[in-house]
Amino acid sequence: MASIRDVANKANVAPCTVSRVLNGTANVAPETKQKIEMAMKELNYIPNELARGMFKQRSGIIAMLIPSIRHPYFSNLAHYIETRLYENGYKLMLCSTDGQIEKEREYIRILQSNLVDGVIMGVSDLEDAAYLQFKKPMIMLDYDLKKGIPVVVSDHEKGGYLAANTFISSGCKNVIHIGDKELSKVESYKCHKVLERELERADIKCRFVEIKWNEFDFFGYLDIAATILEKYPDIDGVMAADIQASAFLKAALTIGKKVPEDFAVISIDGTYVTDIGLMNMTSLVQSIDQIGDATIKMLFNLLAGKKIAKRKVVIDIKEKKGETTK
Amino acid sequence: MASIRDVANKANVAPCTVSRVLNGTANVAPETKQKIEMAMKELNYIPNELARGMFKQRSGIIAMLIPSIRHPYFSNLAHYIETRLYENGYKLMLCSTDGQIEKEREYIRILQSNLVDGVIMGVSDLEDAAYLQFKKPMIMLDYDLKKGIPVVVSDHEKGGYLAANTFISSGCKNVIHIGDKELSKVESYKCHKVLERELERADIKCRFVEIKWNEFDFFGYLDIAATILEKYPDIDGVMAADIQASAFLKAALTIGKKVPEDFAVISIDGTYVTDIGLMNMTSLVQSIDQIGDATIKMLFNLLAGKKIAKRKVVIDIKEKKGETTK
DNA sequence: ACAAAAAATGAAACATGTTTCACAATATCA
DNA sequence: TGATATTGTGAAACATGTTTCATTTTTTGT
Repeated sequence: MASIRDVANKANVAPCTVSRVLNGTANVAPETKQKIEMAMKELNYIPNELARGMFKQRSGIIAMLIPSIRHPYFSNLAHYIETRLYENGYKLMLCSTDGQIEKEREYIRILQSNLVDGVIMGVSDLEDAAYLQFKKPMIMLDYDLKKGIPVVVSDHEKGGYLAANTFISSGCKNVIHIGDKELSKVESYKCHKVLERELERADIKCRFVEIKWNEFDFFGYLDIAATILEKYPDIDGVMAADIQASAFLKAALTIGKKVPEDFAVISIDGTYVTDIGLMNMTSLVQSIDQIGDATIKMLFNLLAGKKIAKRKVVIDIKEKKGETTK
Repeated sequence: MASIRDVANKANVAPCTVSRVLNGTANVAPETKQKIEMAMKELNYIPNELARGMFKQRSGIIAMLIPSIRHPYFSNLAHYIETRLYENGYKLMLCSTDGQIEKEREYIRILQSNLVDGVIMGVSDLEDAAYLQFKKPMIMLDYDLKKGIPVVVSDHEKGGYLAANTFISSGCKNVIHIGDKELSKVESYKCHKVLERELERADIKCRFVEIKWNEFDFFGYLDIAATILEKYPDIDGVMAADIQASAFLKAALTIGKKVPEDFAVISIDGTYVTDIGLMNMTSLVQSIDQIGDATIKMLFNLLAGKKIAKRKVVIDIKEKKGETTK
């Protein structure tokens, strides 16, 4: 593999001159430049990005830590982020934790070692200190550490209001909210708090059920949904993330419930899977584009060494009315 | 950021001794070792992976080029691959081309520059020369260059037979196959060739329609499906990738076709989206695990400098019977 | 035509971790 | 006890590209 010194030798110049041609960092006489370009072509020279990065202290790689790329929400978000990174000359390293705390910790360790220039944290199972000691630009998604780390969150409180209204207008009396973390720093839990309060005010029962998944498995969700429906036969409304909501919808229809008459379903995220089925699901739509855009902008500000104006950016949530609620 | 020299100074040893402790490459006296470990801890030293990689000519990163991570087939595959890479100390760089030839070309250029140790090519829109000149370990998926580049393919011919049988037993007379490339090097096109031949033998019409997508958009697919169903009202069977198949299923039901009586649907891939809807779709299931496993094994062999036994690995396809065929 | 400014280029140092080679200090063996 | 083997360690070189600083050559201005 040809190095810059090989090119320099072939062109009879010093390596630094080749570097200058490569980067356009200084004037080079036209003939010299031509000689060097010939040499580069002949040797099929490709600069070594590792060496370049070592000097510049920059790899051009951004890591994204997420629970699993299989979840359509994260695959959509990763797609958006990758596109934007690419446009700006960055590459995406994808790290799934699969709900394994140790994997998350290990990835954070790896990422410290100058291999990436920044991190987008779409997962947050560690103790706060693990994030605070991280020395590179980092944006957190939906987890507000309140200690200086920038965060992009959806307006889950609004989501709670929207959902409450819809459950009320659907005539529900006994609603269940499937979530994965009962923790005030996890922004999405706020959705539950609002939902609960608003439903209580309307004399509607609202229960939170935490499901920890470390396996993405639709039939697994279907089983869980069926079990829950059996255990709580009075439930007439459910709110859950897209796939889980699909599982509940399917499970409810399977045991003969009428949707939305006997049973209302609101899905959280509103990715394409809520359109794919035969029944369009009512969804609290998180705008992937807006979340991604805010994330990218904050990240690039940090990378450029700028201070960011607002540590916390809140993205609007909209309700997409479907056929699973009234 | 502390370097190995800082640690060496603090511990009063030479940098190389620190390196030896770090890598266990040579004996170090216990007291020396302890001194060094203390110094590392105090300075919060983390080795610079870029520098390390430069020396070793190895970044520990594998890139995966795919059309789009939004497609469930690729997000599932990427998930599997990432898991296996992680277990073996590698990281995944994810590159979506979004059907843009230039983006694919540019990524290949970037990946040459020592930033990655190998590439998994799940996309193949360039001229063959672009792949042949690639100087790093590369595994191609479903595209057989026949010139020495290792490839993992599903047994699309078997898929063609299975589908043909199912269309025949469903009583179809006029079948359409939605694909994205009419090219003999694209293995999945073989599925069509077999399907066509087998259906012809049974006196059934079979048409191939190429749909180039560079936007992943379910409603876009739905429009296309509706248009096609309008243009060819006699169609009574369709085979397409999961999402497109879902779109056809939905479009057909929307215009009042009975499934599977009037209209049969076979989806290709059989990811979870074929289970999520209210109707389980009949699918030709590509085994993500087997494809991923074969890919990883071949890749690691190449990375280890071993010659691989079989340049082309064919993975079985199975039919998952659903409610969209008879 | 001469001073001053500008342009072109190279030598050397640097970024950081690793390895080779040499040397000294012990340990082992006959 | 002397000879040989083993162990521990450092100096220096290396991997590759970039930058600073100095030097030479050319251009500009008067």
